[in-house]
Amino acid sequence: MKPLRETTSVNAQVLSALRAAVISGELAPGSLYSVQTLATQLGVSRTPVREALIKLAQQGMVRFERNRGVRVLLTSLHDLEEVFALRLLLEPAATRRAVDRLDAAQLKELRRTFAHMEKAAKSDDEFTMFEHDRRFHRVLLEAAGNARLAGIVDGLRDMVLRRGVSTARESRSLDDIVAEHRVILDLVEDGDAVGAAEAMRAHVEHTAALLIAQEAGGEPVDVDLSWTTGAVMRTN
Amino acid sequence: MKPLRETTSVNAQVLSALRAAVISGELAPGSLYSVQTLATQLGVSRTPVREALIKLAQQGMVRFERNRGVRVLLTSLHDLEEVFALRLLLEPAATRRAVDRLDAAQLKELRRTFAHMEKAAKSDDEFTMFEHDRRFHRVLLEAAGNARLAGIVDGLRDMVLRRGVSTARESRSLDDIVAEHRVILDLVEDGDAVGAAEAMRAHVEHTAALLIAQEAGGEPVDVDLSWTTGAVMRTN
DNA sequence: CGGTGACGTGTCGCATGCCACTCTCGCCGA
DNA sequence: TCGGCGAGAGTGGCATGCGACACGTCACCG
Repeated sequence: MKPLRETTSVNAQVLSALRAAVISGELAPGSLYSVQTLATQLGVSRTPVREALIKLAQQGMVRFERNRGVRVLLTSLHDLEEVFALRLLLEPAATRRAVDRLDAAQLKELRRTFAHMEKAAKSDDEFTMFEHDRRFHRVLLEAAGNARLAGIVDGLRDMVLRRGVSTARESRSLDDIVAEHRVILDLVEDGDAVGAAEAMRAHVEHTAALLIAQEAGGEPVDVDLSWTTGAVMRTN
Repeated sequence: MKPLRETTSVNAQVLSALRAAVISGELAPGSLYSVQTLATQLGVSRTPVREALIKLAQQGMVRFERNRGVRVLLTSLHDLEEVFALRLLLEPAATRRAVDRLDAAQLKELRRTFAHMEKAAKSDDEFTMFEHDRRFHRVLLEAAGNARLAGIVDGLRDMVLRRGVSTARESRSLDDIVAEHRVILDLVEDGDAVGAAEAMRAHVEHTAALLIAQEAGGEPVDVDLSWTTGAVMRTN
Protein backbone atom coordinates (compact mmCIF):
# COMPACT_ATOMS: atom_id res chain seq x y z
CA MET A 1 0.00 0.00 0.00
CA LYS A 2 0.96 3.60 -0.46
CA PRO A 3 2.02 5.77 2.47
CA LEU A 4 -1.28 6.51 4.14
CA ARG A 5 0.63 9.17 5.97
CA GLU A 6 -0.45 12.70 5.28
CA THR A 7 2.31 14.12 3.13
CA THR A 8 2.71 17.85 3.14
CA SER A 9 0.57 19.58 0.58
CA VAL A 10 1.78 19.90 -2.97
CA ASN A 11 1.69 23.63 -2.59
CA ALA A 12 4.10 23.57 0.34
CA GLN A 13 6.48 21.26 -1.49
CA VAL A 14 6.44 23.42 -4.57
CA LEU A 15 6.99 26.51 -2.45
CA SER A 16 10.09 25.16 -0.78
CA ALA A 17 11.37 23.77 -4.05
CA LEU A 18 11.01 27.10 -5.80
CA ARG A 19 12.46 28.99 -2.88
CA ALA A 20 15.45 26.68 -2.85
CA ALA A 21 15.85 27.04 -6.59
CA VAL A 22 15.88 30.82 -6.36
CA ILE A 23 18.29 30.81 -3.46
CA SER A 24 20.66 28.37 -5.09
CA GLY A 25 20.64 30.41 -8.25
CA GLU A 26 19.19 27.54 -10.24
CA LEU A 27 16.60 30.08 -11.27
CA ALA A 28 18.79 32.92 -12.45
CA PRO A 29 18.07 36.41 -11.10
CA GLY A 30 16.72 38.69 -13.77
CA SER A 31 15.49 35.86 -15.96
CA LEU A 32 11.94 35.10 -16.97
CA TYR A 33 10.32 31.76 -16.41
CA SER A 34 6.88 30.51 -17.30
CA VAL A 35 4.56 28.88 -14.84
CA GLN A 36 3.89 26.08 -17.32
CA THR A 37 7.57 25.26 -17.64
CA LEU A 38 8.16 25.26 -13.91
CA ALA A 39 5.06 23.15 -13.36
CA THR A 40 6.22 20.58 -15.90
CA GLN A 41 9.68 20.42 -14.37
CA LEU A 42 8.19 19.87 -10.94
CA GLY A 43 5.70 17.36 -12.24
CA VAL A 44 2.61 19.19 -11.04
CA SER A 45 0.01 21.41 -12.60
CA ARG A 46 0.20 25.16 -12.97
CA THR A 47 -2.06 25.97 -10.06
CA PRO A 48 0.14 25.09 -7.08
CA VAL A 49 3.13 26.59 -8.84
CA ARG A 50 1.31 29.81 -9.43
CA GLU A 51 0.11 29.94 -5.85
CA ALA A 52 3.60 29.35 -4.52
CA LEU A 53 4.95 32.05 -6.80
CA ILE A 54 2.32 34.45 -5.50
CA LYS A 55 3.70 33.91 -2.03
CA LEU A 56 7.25 34.44 -3.24
CA ALA A 57 6.12 37.55 -5.05
CA GLN A 58 4.65 38.94 -1.83
CA GLN A 59 7.99 38.29 -0.19
CA GLY A 60 9.71 40.18 -2.98
CA MET A 61 11.69 37.33 -4.48
CA VAL A 62 9.92 37.27 -7.85
CA ARG A 63 7.58 39.48 -9.83
CA PHE A 64 4.78 38.56 -12.20
CA GLU A 65 4.86 40.24 -15.59
CA ARG A 66 1.58 39.86 -17.36
CA ASN A 67 1.69 37.68 -20.44
CA ARG A 68 5.45 37.49 -20.18
CA GLY A 69 6.31 35.27 -17.27
CA VAL A 70 7.61 35.51 -13.77
CA ARG A 71 10.91 37.28 -13.24
CA VAL A 72 13.36 36.35 -10.53
CA LEU A 73 14.35 39.61 -8.93
CA LEU A 74 17.95 40.48 -8.32
CA THR A 75 18.95 42.00 -5.03
CA SER A 76 20.48 45.39 -5.52
CA LEU A 77 22.75 47.22 -3.15
CA HIS A 78 19.75 49.14 -1.95
CA ASP A 79 17.91 45.91 -1.23
CA LEU A 80 20.77 44.75 0.95
CA GLU A 81 20.68 48.08 2.72
CA GLU A 82 16.95 47.75 3.37
CA VAL A 83 17.20 44.19 4.61
CA PHE A 84 20.03 44.86 7.00
CA ALA A 85 18.52 48.07 8.27
CA LEU A 86 15.48 46.05 9.25
CA ARG A 87 17.52 43.28 10.77
CA LEU A 88 19.51 45.80 12.78
CA LEU A 89 16.32 47.36 14.05
CA LEU A 90 14.77 44.05 15.00
CA GLU A 91 17.32 41.42 15.92
CA PRO A 92 19.27 43.15 18.68
CA ALA A 93 16.08 44.23 20.41
CA ALA A 94 14.59 40.78 20.02
CA THR A 95 17.75 39.25 21.42
CA ARG A 96 17.60 41.49 24.44
CA ARG A 97 14.04 40.46 24.99
CA ALA A 98 14.82 36.80 24.40
CA VAL A 99 17.46 36.61 27.09
CA ASP A 100 14.90 37.40 29.75
CA ARG A 101 12.31 35.01 28.40
CA LEU A 102 14.33 32.04 27.25
CA ASP A 103 13.13 28.82 28.84
CA ALA A 104 15.20 25.74 29.43
CA ALA A 105 14.11 23.99 26.25
CA GLN A 106 14.91 26.98 24.10
CA LEU A 107 18.30 27.43 25.68
CA LYS A 108 19.05 23.77 25.11
CA GLU A 109 17.98 24.10 21.51
CA LEU A 110 20.21 27.13 21.13
CA ARG A 111 23.19 25.20 22.48
CA ARG A 112 22.40 22.25 20.27
CA THR A 113 22.16 24.42 17.19
CA PHE A 114 25.41 26.13 18.02
CA ALA A 115 27.11 22.76 18.42
CA HIS A 116 25.88 21.83 14.97
CA MET A 117 27.35 25.03 13.62
CA GLU A 118 30.71 24.21 15.15
CA LYS A 119 30.62 20.74 13.70
CA ALA A 120 29.65 22.01 10.27
CA ALA A 121 32.42 24.58 10.36
CA LYS A 122 34.92 21.88 11.27
CA SER A 123 33.91 19.71 8.35
CA ASP A 124 33.74 22.74 6.12
CA ASP A 125 30.10 22.04 5.30
CA GLU A 126 28.92 25.42 4.18
CA PHE A 127 25.33 24.46 3.50
CA THR A 128 24.74 22.82 6.87
CA MET A 129 26.52 25.71 8.48
CA PHE A 130 24.15 28.32 7.13
CA GLU A 131 21.19 26.10 7.82
CA HIS A 132 22.01 26.10 11.51
CA ASP A 133 23.05 29.71 11.44
CA ARG A 134 19.55 30.50 10.36
CA ARG A 135 18.12 28.22 13.01
CA PHE A 136 20.23 29.89 15.69
CA HIS A 137 18.76 33.24 14.86
CA ARG A 138 15.27 31.85 14.58
CA VAL A 139 15.40 30.23 18.02
CA LEU A 140 16.41 33.53 19.55
CA LEU A 141 13.75 35.44 17.68
CA GLU A 142 11.04 33.01 18.66
CA ALA A 143 12.16 33.17 22.26
CA ALA A 144 11.41 36.86 22.15
CA GLY A 145 7.78 35.80 21.96
CA ASN A 146 6.94 37.65 18.76
CA ALA A 147 6.07 35.29 15.94
CA ARG A 148 5.56 38.08 13.43
CA LEU A 149 8.98 39.47 14.16
CA ALA A 150 10.54 36.06 13.74
CA GLY A 151 8.71 35.52 10.48
CA ILE A 152 9.73 38.87 9.08
CA VAL A 153 13.40 38.38 9.81
CA ASP A 154 13.31 34.84 8.51
CA GLY A 155 11.84 36.12 5.29
CA LEU A 156 14.47 38.81 5.01
CA ARG A 157 17.22 36.22 5.21
CA ASP A 158 16.07 34.65 1.98
CA MET A 159 16.84 37.89 0.19
CA VAL A 160 20.53 37.67 0.89
CA LEU A 161 21.06 33.96 1.22
CA ARG A 162 21.84 33.52 -2.43
CA ARG A 163 24.58 36.07 -2.34
CA GLY A 164 25.79 35.07 1.06
CA VAL A 165 26.16 31.35 0.88
CA SER A 166 28.74 30.95 -1.76
CA THR A 167 30.78 34.08 -1.38
CA ALA A 168 30.82 35.22 2.20
CA ARG A 169 33.80 33.03 2.91
CA GLU A 170 36.01 35.21 0.79
CA SER A 171 36.24 37.63 3.64
CA ARG A 172 35.10 35.68 6.66
CA SER A 173 35.77 32.08 7.42
CA LEU A 174 33.22 29.70 8.84
CA ASP A 175 35.21 29.71 12.05
CA ASP A 176 34.86 33.47 12.28
CA ILE A 177 31.13 33.17 11.95
CA VAL A 178 31.02 30.51 14.63
CA ALA A 179 33.08 32.76 16.89
CA GLU A 180 30.62 35.61 16.51
CA HIS A 181 27.77 33.32 17.46
CA ARG A 182 29.72 31.93 20.38
CA VAL A 183 29.98 35.40 21.84
CA ILE A 184 26.23 35.79 21.54
CA LEU A 185 25.55 32.38 23.06
CA ASP A 186 27.87 33.00 25.99
CA LEU A 187 26.23 36.31 26.81
CA VAL A 188 22.81 34.75 26.51
CA GLU A 189 23.82 32.03 28.93
CA ASP A 190 25.15 34.63 31.33
CA GLY A 191 21.81 36.36 31.23
CA ASP A 192 23.47 39.53 29.97
CA ALA A 193 20.60 40.85 27.87
CA VAL A 194 22.18 44.13 26.87
CA GLY A 195 25.47 42.47 26.11
CA ALA A 196 23.87 39.80 23.99
CA ALA A 197 21.89 42.42 22.11
CA GLU A 198 25.05 44.37 21.45
CA ALA A 199 26.83 41.24 20.27
CA MET A 200 23.95 40.50 17.95
CA ARG A 201 24.06 44.03 16.62
CA ALA A 202 27.78 43.73 15.98
CA HIS A 203 27.29 40.39 14.27
CA VAL A 204 24.56 41.59 11.96
CA GLU A 205 26.39 44.82 11.26
CA HIS A 206 29.52 42.91 10.42
CA THR A 207 27.65 40.63 8.08
CA ALA A 208 26.03 43.63 6.44
CA ALA A 209 29.34 45.37 5.93
CA LEU A 210 30.90 42.32 4.31
CA LEU A 211 27.99 41.63 1.99
CA ILE A 212 27.60 45.25 1.00
CA ALA A 213 31.30 45.69 0.37
CA GLN A 214 31.28 42.53 -1.68
CA GLU A 215 28.25 43.61 -3.67
CA ALA A 216 29.77 47.00 -4.33
CA GLY A 217 32.84 45.24 -5.66
CA GLY A 218 35.42 47.73 -4.54
CA GLU A 219 33.55 50.80 -5.60
CA PRO A 220 32.98 53.40 -2.94
CA VAL A 221 29.80 52.58 -1.12
CA ASP A 222 27.24 55.09 -0.02
CA VAL A 223 25.47 53.03 2.59
CA ASP A 224 24.69 54.28 6.03
CA LEU A 225 23.09 51.94 8.53
CA SER A 226 24.07 53.87 11.62
CA TRP A 227 20.57 55.31 11.98
CA THR A 228 19.37 51.88 13.05
CA THR A 229 21.40 52.09 16.21
CA GLY A 230 21.30 54.22 19.24
CA ALA A 231 18.84 55.68 21.62
CA VAL A 232 15.44 56.55 20.38
CA MET A 233 14.82 58.44 23.52
CA ARG A 234 16.30 61.83 24.01
CA THR A 235 19.63 61.61 25.71
CA ASN A 236 19.25 63.57 28.87
CA MET B 1 -0.09 60.21 -24.56
CA LYS B 2 -1.11 58.41 -21.47
CA PRO B 3 -2.41 54.90 -21.65
CA LEU B 4 -6.14 55.26 -22.02
CA ARG B 5 -7.16 53.35 -19.00
CA GLU B 6 -5.35 50.65 -17.16
CA THR B 7 -8.08 48.64 -15.51
CA THR B 8 -6.75 47.25 -12.31
CA SER B 9 -6.73 43.50 -12.37
CA VAL B 10 -9.64 41.58 -10.98
CA ASN B 11 -7.30 40.11 -8.43
CA ALA B 12 -6.37 43.52 -7.05
CA GLN B 13 -9.98 44.60 -6.86
CA VAL B 14 -10.96 41.42 -5.08
CA LEU B 15 -8.03 41.82 -2.71
CA SER B 16 -8.98 45.31 -1.64
CA ALA B 17 -12.63 44.35 -1.41
CA LEU B 18 -11.88 41.41 0.84
CA ARG B 19 -9.45 43.40 2.93
CA ALA B 20 -12.04 46.12 3.40
CA ALA B 21 -14.67 43.54 4.27
CA VAL B 22 -12.45 42.01 6.94
CA ILE B 23 -11.50 45.38 8.37
CA SER B 24 -15.06 46.63 8.45
CA GLY B 25 -16.16 43.47 10.17
CA GLU B 26 -18.48 42.58 7.32
CA LEU B 27 -16.62 39.29 7.37
CA ALA B 28 -16.88 38.38 11.03
CA PRO B 29 -13.70 37.36 12.86
CA GLY B 30 -13.74 33.71 13.80
CA SER B 31 -16.27 32.79 11.15
CA LEU B 32 -15.82 30.46 8.21
CA TYR B 33 -16.49 31.48 4.64
CA SER B 34 -16.24 29.53 1.42
CA VAL B 35 -14.34 30.71 -1.59
CA GLN B 36 -17.31 29.85 -3.77
CA THR B 37 -19.66 32.03 -1.75
CA LEU B 38 -17.30 34.98 -1.70
CA ALA B 39 -16.67 34.61 -5.41
CA THR B 40 -20.39 34.62 -6.16
CA GLN B 41 -20.97 37.66 -3.99
CA LEU B 42 -18.17 39.51 -5.76
CA GLY B 43 -19.34 38.35 -9.16
CA VAL B 44 -16.10 36.67 -10.15
CA SER B 45 -14.81 33.13 -10.27
CA ARG B 46 -13.11 31.29 -7.47
CA THR B 47 -9.57 31.72 -8.75
CA PRO B 48 -8.95 35.43 -8.11
CA VAL B 49 -10.74 35.16 -4.78
CA ARG B 50 -8.56 32.29 -3.73
CA GLU B 51 -5.43 34.11 -4.82
CA ALA B 52 -6.40 37.22 -2.90
CA LEU B 53 -7.15 35.12 0.15
CA ILE B 54 -3.73 33.51 -0.11
CA LYS B 55 -2.20 36.96 0.14
CA LEU B 56 -4.37 37.82 3.13
CA ALA B 57 -3.44 34.50 4.69
CA GLN B 58 0.25 35.34 4.33
CA GLN B 59 -0.46 38.61 6.07
CA GLY B 60 -2.17 36.73 8.88
CA MET B 61 -5.67 38.07 8.41
CA VAL B 62 -7.27 34.76 7.42
CA ARG B 63 -6.41 31.09 7.54
CA PHE B 64 -7.34 28.29 5.14
CA GLU B 65 -8.84 25.21 6.72
CA ARG B 66 -8.87 22.31 4.36
CA ASN B 67 -12.31 21.16 3.28
CA ARG B 68 -13.87 23.55 5.76
CA GLY B 69 -13.42 27.05 4.46
CA VAL B 70 -11.39 30.12 5.15
CA ARG B 71 -11.52 31.52 8.64
CA VAL B 72 -11.21 35.20 9.45
CA LEU B 73 -8.75 35.37 12.29
CA LEU B 74 -9.45 37.38 15.37
CA THR B 75 -6.74 39.54 16.84
CA SER B 76 -5.92 38.52 20.36
CA LEU B 77 -4.28 40.59 23.02
CA HIS B 78 -1.02 38.91 22.16
CA ASP B 79 -1.46 39.88 18.52
CA LEU B 80 -1.85 43.51 19.52
CA GLU B 81 1.27 43.19 21.62
CA GLU B 82 3.23 41.76 18.70
CA VAL B 83 2.04 44.38 16.26
CA PHE B 84 2.81 47.31 18.50
CA ALA B 85 6.15 45.92 19.57
CA LEU B 86 7.11 45.86 15.91
CA ARG B 87 5.74 49.31 15.26
CA LEU B 88 7.64 50.67 18.25
CA LEU B 89 10.82 49.10 16.98
CA LEU B 90 10.39 50.43 13.47
CA GLU B 91 8.45 53.66 13.32
CA PRO B 92 10.47 55.89 15.66
CA ALA B 93 13.71 54.87 14.01
CA ALA B 94 12.23 55.34 10.56
CA THR B 95 10.94 58.75 11.58
CA ARG B 96 14.36 59.78 12.77
CA ARG B 97 15.80 58.70 9.47
CA ALA B 98 13.03 60.35 7.51
CA VAL B 99 13.61 63.79 8.97
CA ASP B 100 17.09 63.89 7.48
CA ARG B 101 16.00 62.60 4.11
CA LEU B 102 12.65 64.23 3.54
CA ASP B 103 12.54 66.17 0.28
CA ALA B 104 10.32 69.13 -0.48
CA ALA B 105 7.63 67.09 -2.17
CA GLN B 106 7.39 64.66 0.69
CA LEU B 107 7.21 67.42 3.25
CA LYS B 108 4.49 69.08 1.26
CA GLU B 109 2.61 65.82 1.08
CA LEU B 110 2.97 65.39 4.82
CA ARG B 111 1.54 68.86 5.43
CA ARG B 112 -1.28 68.21 3.01
CA THR B 113 -2.15 64.92 4.66
CA PHE B 114 -2.11 66.51 8.08
CA ALA B 115 -4.43 69.24 6.86
CA HIS B 116 -6.81 66.56 5.67
CA MET B 117 -6.68 64.98 9.09
CA GLU B 118 -7.56 68.26 10.73
CA LYS B 119 -10.45 68.77 8.37
CA ALA B 120 -11.73 65.25 8.90
CA ALA B 121 -11.52 65.67 12.66
CA LYS B 122 -13.49 68.90 12.43
CA SER B 123 -16.28 67.27 10.47
CA ASP B 124 -16.10 64.23 12.69
CA ASP B 125 -15.44 61.98 9.72
CA GLU B 126 -13.83 59.01 11.36
CA PHE B 127 -13.22 57.01 8.22
CA THR B 128 -11.47 59.79 6.34
CA MET B 129 -9.55 60.60 9.47
CA PHE B 130 -8.03 57.17 9.75
CA GLU B 131 -7.40 57.03 6.06
CA HIS B 132 -5.19 60.07 6.27
CA ASP B 133 -3.72 58.95 9.56
CA ARG B 134 -2.47 55.91 7.74
CA ARG B 135 -1.21 58.03 4.90
CA PHE B 136 0.64 60.33 7.30
CA HIS B 137 2.57 57.42 8.71
CA ARG B 138 3.18 55.95 5.29
CA VAL B 139 4.65 59.15 3.91
CA LEU B 140 7.09 59.30 6.79
CA LEU B 141 8.01 55.65 6.44
CA GLU B 142 8.60 55.97 2.73
CA ALA B 143 10.72 59.04 3.29
CA ALA B 144 13.02 56.86 5.36
CA GLY B 145 13.94 55.22 2.08
CA ASN B 146 13.06 51.69 3.10
CA ALA B 147 10.17 50.31 1.10
CA ARG B 148 10.17 47.00 2.94
CA LEU B 149 9.89 48.73 6.26
CA ALA B 150 7.03 50.85 4.98
CA GLY B 151 5.26 47.79 3.63
CA ILE B 152 5.64 45.84 6.85
CA VAL B 153 4.23 48.60 9.01
CA ASP B 154 1.42 49.22 6.57
CA GLY B 155 0.49 45.57 6.75
CA LEU B 156 0.58 45.60 10.52
CA ARG B 157 -1.92 48.43 10.63
CA ASP B 158 -4.54 46.22 9.00
CA MET B 159 -4.38 43.93 11.99
CA VAL B 160 -5.67 46.53 14.37
CA LEU B 161 -7.70 48.74 12.09
CA ARG B 162 -10.85 46.79 12.66
CA ARG B 163 -10.65 47.21 16.40
CA GLY B 164 -9.34 50.72 16.21
CA VAL B 165 -11.64 52.51 13.86
CA SER B 166 -14.91 52.24 15.65
CA THR B 167 -13.85 52.20 19.25
CA ALA B 168 -10.71 54.22 19.75
CA ARG B 169 -12.76 57.35 20.27
CA GLU B 170 -14.06 56.06 23.53
CA SER B 171 -10.84 57.09 25.16
CA ARG B 172 -9.25 59.45 22.69
CA SER B 173 -10.98 62.02 20.56
CA LEU B 174 -10.14 62.70 16.96
CA ASP B 175 -8.77 66.05 18.08
CA ASP B 176 -6.40 64.32 20.45
CA ILE B 177 -5.10 62.18 17.64
CA VAL B 178 -4.61 65.20 15.45
CA ALA B 179 -2.73 66.89 18.25
CA GLU B 180 -0.32 63.98 18.54
CA HIS B 181 0.38 64.14 14.85
CA ARG B 182 0.79 67.88 14.98
CA VAL B 183 3.62 67.47 17.46
CA ILE B 184 5.32 65.05 15.11
CA LEU B 185 4.83 67.28 12.10
CA ASP B 186 6.17 70.33 13.88
CA LEU B 187 9.31 68.52 14.98
CA VAL B 188 9.80 67.15 11.49
CA GLU B 189 9.55 70.64 10.06
CA ASP B 190 12.07 71.86 12.61
CA GLY B 191 14.45 69.18 11.47
CA ASP B 192 14.56 67.76 14.97
CA ALA B 193 15.09 64.12 14.09
CA VAL B 194 15.47 62.79 17.60
CA GLY B 195 12.52 64.80 18.84
CA ALA B 196 10.29 63.65 16.02
CA ALA B 197 11.29 60.06 16.66
CA GLU B 198 10.48 60.44 20.32
CA ALA B 199 7.13 62.01 19.49
CA MET B 200 6.38 59.14 17.15
CA ARG B 201 7.33 56.66 19.84
CA ALA B 202 5.04 58.37 22.31
CA HIS B 203 2.22 58.43 19.78
CA VAL B 204 2.48 54.75 18.90
CA GLU B 205 2.93 53.81 22.54
CA HIS B 206 -0.14 55.80 23.48
CA THR B 207 -2.18 54.15 20.77
CA ALA B 208 -0.96 50.75 21.90
CA ALA B 209 -1.87 51.42 25.51
CA LEU B 210 -5.38 52.52 24.61
CA LEU B 211 -6.09 49.61 22.30
CA ILE B 212 -4.62 47.06 24.66
CA ALA B 213 -6.52 48.44 27.64
CA GLN B 214 -9.68 48.41 25.57
CA GLU B 215 -9.10 44.87 24.38
CA ALA B 216 -8.41 43.71 27.91
CA GLY B 217 -11.70 45.24 28.94
CA GLY B 218 -10.70 46.32 32.41
CA GLU B 219 -8.94 43.15 33.37
CA PRO B 220 -5.38 43.53 34.55
CA VAL B 221 -3.11 43.43 31.56
CA ASP B 222 0.22 41.68 31.41
CA VAL B 223 1.73 43.49 28.48
CA ASP B 224 5.21 44.91 28.50
CA LEU B 225 6.42 46.85 25.50
CA SER B 226 9.21 48.67 27.24
CA TRP B 227 11.82 46.37 25.74
CA THR B 228 11.24 48.00 22.38
CA THR B 229 12.66 51.25 23.62
CA GLY B 230 16.04 52.35 24.73
CA ALA B 231 19.62 52.05 23.82
CA VAL B 232 20.78 48.88 22.24
CA MET B 233 24.33 49.89 22.81
CA ARG B 234 25.85 49.55 26.19
CA THR B 235 25.53 52.72 28.15
CA ASN B 236 29.02 53.84 28.87
C1' DC C 1 17.71 48.72 -48.23
C1' DG C 2 14.89 50.25 -44.28
C1' DG C 3 10.54 50.51 -42.15
C1' DT C 4 6.07 48.51 -41.10
C1' DG C 5 2.33 45.73 -40.21
C1' DA C 6 0.19 41.20 -39.94
C1' DC C 7 0.70 36.67 -38.09
C1' DG C 8 2.17 32.89 -34.93
C1' DT C 9 3.82 31.55 -30.60
C1' DG C 10 3.97 31.78 -25.81
C1' DT C 11 2.30 33.72 -21.57
C1' DC C 12 -0.61 35.13 -17.76
C1' DG C 13 -5.23 35.83 -15.75
C1' DC C 14 -9.55 34.05 -15.05
C1' DA C 15 -13.11 30.32 -15.35
C1' DT C 16 -14.27 25.73 -14.65
C1' DG C 17 -13.95 20.59 -13.90
C1' DC C 18 -12.80 16.99 -10.76
C1' DC C 19 -11.56 14.60 -6.50
C1' DA C 20 -10.85 13.44 -1.72
C1' DC C 21 -12.18 14.80 2.47
C1' DT C 22 -15.18 16.77 6.32
C1' DC C 23 -19.27 17.80 8.49
C1' DT C 24 -24.24 17.54 9.01
C1' DC C 25 -28.43 15.42 9.69
C1' DG C 26 -31.90 12.17 9.30
C1' DC C 27 -32.80 7.23 9.58
C1' DC C 28 -32.73 2.89 11.71
C1' DG C 29 -32.07 -0.34 15.23
C1' DA C 30 -31.69 -1.31 20.19
C1' DT D 1 -35.98 7.63 23.43
C1' DC D 2 -31.45 7.61 22.18
C1' DG D 3 -27.21 6.50 20.00
C1' DG D 4 -24.55 5.26 16.12
C1' DC D 5 -23.98 5.46 11.27
C1' DG D 6 -24.21 6.38 6.49
C1' DA D 7 -25.49 9.09 2.62
C1' DG D 8 -25.41 13.61 0.80
C1' DA D 9 -24.03 18.29 0.52
C1' DG D 10 -20.26 21.44 0.71
C1' DT D 11 -15.39 22.57 0.78
C1' DG D 12 -10.47 23.36 -0.45
C1' DG D 13 -6.74 21.69 -3.41
C1' DC D 14 -5.24 20.54 -7.78
C1' DA D 15 -5.83 20.07 -12.88
C1' DT D 16 -7.28 21.98 -17.02
C1' DG D 17 -9.83 24.93 -20.52
C1' DC D 18 -9.95 29.36 -22.69
C1' DG D 19 -9.35 34.18 -24.11
C1' DA D 20 -6.62 38.43 -24.44
C1' DC D 21 -2.34 40.34 -24.81
C1' DA D 22 2.95 40.92 -25.58
C1' DC D 23 6.64 40.04 -28.46
C1' DG D 24 9.48 38.04 -32.16
C1' DT D 25 9.47 36.98 -37.02
C1' DC D 26 9.09 37.87 -41.64
C1' DA D 27 7.01 39.05 -45.86
C1' DC D 28 5.81 43.15 -48.19
C1' DC D 29 6.00 47.86 -49.54
C1' DG D 30 7.99 52.45 -50.18
